Amino acid sequence: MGYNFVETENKWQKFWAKNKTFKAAIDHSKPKYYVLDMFPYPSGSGLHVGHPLGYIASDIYARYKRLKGFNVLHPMGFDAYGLPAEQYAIQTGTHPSVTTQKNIVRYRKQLDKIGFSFDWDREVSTSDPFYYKWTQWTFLQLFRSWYNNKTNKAEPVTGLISEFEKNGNQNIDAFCSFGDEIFTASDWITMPEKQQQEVLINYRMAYLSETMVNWCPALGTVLANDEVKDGYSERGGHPVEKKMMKQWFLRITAYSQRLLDGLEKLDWPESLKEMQRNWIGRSEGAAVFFKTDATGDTLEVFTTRPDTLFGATFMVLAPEHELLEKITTSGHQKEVLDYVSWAKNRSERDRIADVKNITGVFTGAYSINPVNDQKIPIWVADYVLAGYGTGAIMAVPGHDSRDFAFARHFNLPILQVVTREDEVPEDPKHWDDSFDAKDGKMINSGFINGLEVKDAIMAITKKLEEEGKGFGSINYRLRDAIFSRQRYWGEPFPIYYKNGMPYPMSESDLPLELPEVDKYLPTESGEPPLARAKNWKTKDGYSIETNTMPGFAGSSGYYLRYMDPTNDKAYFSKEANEYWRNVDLYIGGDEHSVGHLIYSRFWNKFLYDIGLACEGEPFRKLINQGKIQGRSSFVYRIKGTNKFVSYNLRNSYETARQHVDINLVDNDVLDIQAFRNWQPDLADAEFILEEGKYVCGWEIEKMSKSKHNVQNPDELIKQYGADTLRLYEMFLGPLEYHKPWDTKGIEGVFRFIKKLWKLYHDNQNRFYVSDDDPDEKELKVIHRTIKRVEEDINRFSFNTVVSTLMICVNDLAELKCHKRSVLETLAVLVSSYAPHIAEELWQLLGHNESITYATFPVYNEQYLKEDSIKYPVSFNGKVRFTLELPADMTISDIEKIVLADKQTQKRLQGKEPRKVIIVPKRIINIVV
RNA sequence: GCGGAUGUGGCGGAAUUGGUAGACGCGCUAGACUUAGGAUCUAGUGCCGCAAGGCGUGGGGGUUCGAGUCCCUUCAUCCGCACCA
Repeated sequence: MGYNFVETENKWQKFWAKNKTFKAAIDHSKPKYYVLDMFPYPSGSGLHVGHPLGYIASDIYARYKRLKGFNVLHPMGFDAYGLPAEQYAIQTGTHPSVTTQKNIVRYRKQLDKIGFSFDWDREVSTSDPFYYKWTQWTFLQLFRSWYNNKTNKAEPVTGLISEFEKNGNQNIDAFCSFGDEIFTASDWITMPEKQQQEVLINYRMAYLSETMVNWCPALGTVLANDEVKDGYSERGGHPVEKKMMKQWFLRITAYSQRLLDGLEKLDWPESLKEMQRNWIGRSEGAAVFFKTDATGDTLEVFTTRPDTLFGATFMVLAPEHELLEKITTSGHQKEVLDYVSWAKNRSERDRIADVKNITGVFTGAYSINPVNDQKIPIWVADYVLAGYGTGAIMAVPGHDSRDFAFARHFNLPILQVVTREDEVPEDPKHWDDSFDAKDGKMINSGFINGLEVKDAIMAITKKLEEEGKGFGSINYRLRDAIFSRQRYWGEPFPIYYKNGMPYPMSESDLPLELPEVDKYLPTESGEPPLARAKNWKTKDGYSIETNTMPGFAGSSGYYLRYMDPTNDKAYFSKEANEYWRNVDLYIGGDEHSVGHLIYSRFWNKFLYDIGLACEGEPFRKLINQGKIQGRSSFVYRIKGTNKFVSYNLRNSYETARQHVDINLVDNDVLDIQAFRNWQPDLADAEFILEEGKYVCGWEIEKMSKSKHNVQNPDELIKQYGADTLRLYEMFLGPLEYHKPWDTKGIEGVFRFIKKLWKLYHDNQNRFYVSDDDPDEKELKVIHRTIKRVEEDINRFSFNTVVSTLMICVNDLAELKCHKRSVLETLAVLVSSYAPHIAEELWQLLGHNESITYATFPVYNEQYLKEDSIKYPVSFNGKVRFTLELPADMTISDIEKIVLADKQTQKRLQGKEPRKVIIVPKRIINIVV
């Protein structure tokens, strides 16, 4: 019989591995192209058809670029640290590295079967000490760096120290978690070492700080917000409490503006860039100082609307605000304390669900509005967030809807200070809502009366600055990244403690390998698992940090390591970095839109600052591949029986819908015998059929084991081959779309592969090509195909390439074309999509080299010329008939012929056309 | 609530700058060859209609000789953020 895909695919996969066909090496004679996939976490359940979608697309593009003469870097590796392996270790005692290694081997096998052109010599694995040495190394550089606002980059702390020794910190403008304490050189020099370290840690790019975390005592660990449901852990359902804890942070906020600006030049989906912009959350406004009436403290607020300062009728502090306790008057102490403890104990969920519920308490204190010396009351309310801005606001109820609601609820004064064009100001008492829009003129606002909002903002900011009562300010929502986890399975920190202060270990001590522990659980006293390790101390006996790094540590710089993965002297060589530079095409899921993609950009910018990375952005073009959804099948059990009713009859009964394994269903018809064998309790199941069949219902859902709708690639490859799988995954639709998996459609692509094979063979399946020159029709078919394939690949429209290739094969089959030159071209066009069959055909055509490094054909416009055009003739825009005319006919000749045509005459019925529009080579439209 | 995306046959989707809507494939219908087929081949297949013809890209409106494509408006679904000062 025809094409033997099993044998052929095996043969070429072996060939590629043996000959290292896809090995990439620096070659200055060729332009480079770096194609990267987001590397996978090797989970225990292996790959399903959704996982390789992006890898197939990137592989096609990588292979295409090789054909176009590029030196392509296309590596793959494993994001090998992760919770599931640790969880499994806790349950079974199996070391996570054992589990992870096993899963990696399985993944590798599955990936190899799909025929990817990865350079496996560059494989990295984040949990491999040879790799994580550089993750730890980068952390050390972060620890030893500070952010200089004057040069707008990260610099070595050593430079900072010598400046302290000379001039103290008065000339330093740093991005730091330090107040405005000024010290002199002699202050610095006389400081005890411990105190110096306490000062320095506030400047470091990697620093320790207290923060409120979700602490789960039962699990002995800190949980992310999404791991907490209703105040209980999602896993295990243990109670979770808020707790202050020391954590490592990375000073990503120093890069807020650069991370924002960098987006402009990136070829990323607009929606993704927008998500990052929102995440960074830049807002322009002003910081304004309010002095408290009684205690004289300064309360700093951030506002985007300094123009409305005259309309500020009260202030609100977050329950966590540090001055709250101090300013609260004795008469209000109890009330405020009660409110604060209530607010602090509210779970995340309560706060979100309770949006409509307005709460707050008066502190008894007053502050002075800096522009008009008005005394305004200070309240505490949890609608003001501690983590945003300064945790305090000036409330302008006339022009902010939340302040408005609050003022209404507590009967606080509302003052209008902005008025719309043509509006007669009326007492805000009668308003239904505040007027938040940023257009209009100022009223009731002293020296800025009559100004437009925009001008008023500038004027008042200037005045505040002159009088030292505030300054123009930009605020970001982005927060520093918490970088420590109380887990076992992660990179250890190369940090030890002396006198309670953290010190960096030396580079020569790296990698600091994960120690063995007796159990993968926290200690009885709630310390992280690493505290169980014996002798977790430096040579000098100092204890080593017991936290480990989070998942994003290892994935933040892996694309750089791929450039030079075997280097044991450096993260990567300058030569490799300057050749490969950054990723030209990055493909992965949109679940990493704000996490991985923002941390990576930060990591890269830091390495750029310290002179390591030569590009400011890691990923030039990015595509989010869509998810492949499952298509679940359902049967309908009549309640309380073991009887199942077919889909269209189900409404006559009380039924319960249940998932059925998609392997038992063909074209929505249930295989009743297989169903009975599926589970023991179904052995005696009865059925109510329609037209002799049991028809199943279906729905598009997430692909998951529990829904019995998982499609495994291995089975499909066994049945149809990898080439067919690759083509079909692309044929499913645009790469970016979410689309349901439908196994039925794969048959069409399988037929295409068989038809392709037949073009190169006679009826007896003997290889057959002729050396005759192709005729005009054959040339037209193949050149049209070259053109379309190239255009579509260049706009990453992988699905339309498949249909173009199908059309080409159909056309050539109809022409009974066996001409060598045409078929050689076709093999190259097909090779990036279906590499195995293409290699085989290429070899049959007499080539000894792999088709990988063939040359992508160039189409010749001359063969595409049409002698005549079939013009659609429309009347008032509706097409009525077509008319075949010579391609080079002039407009006036076309008009004459069209108007003389019998069918036109019939349509016009003797009337004169109002207008005749002729678009050469496109359309004729007659307006009647 | 804010931000983003998507709506085209029974299904996945095509239509690159406004120019024959539904390419390609699945499914379906009929037929051929077969002992048989879930193999292969041929023809058909947007909807309504016997036909002539009419209607069709979520709905409504507009610009245009001509709109899936441009503008306004509205609805639905999905995703992200969610008291952000």
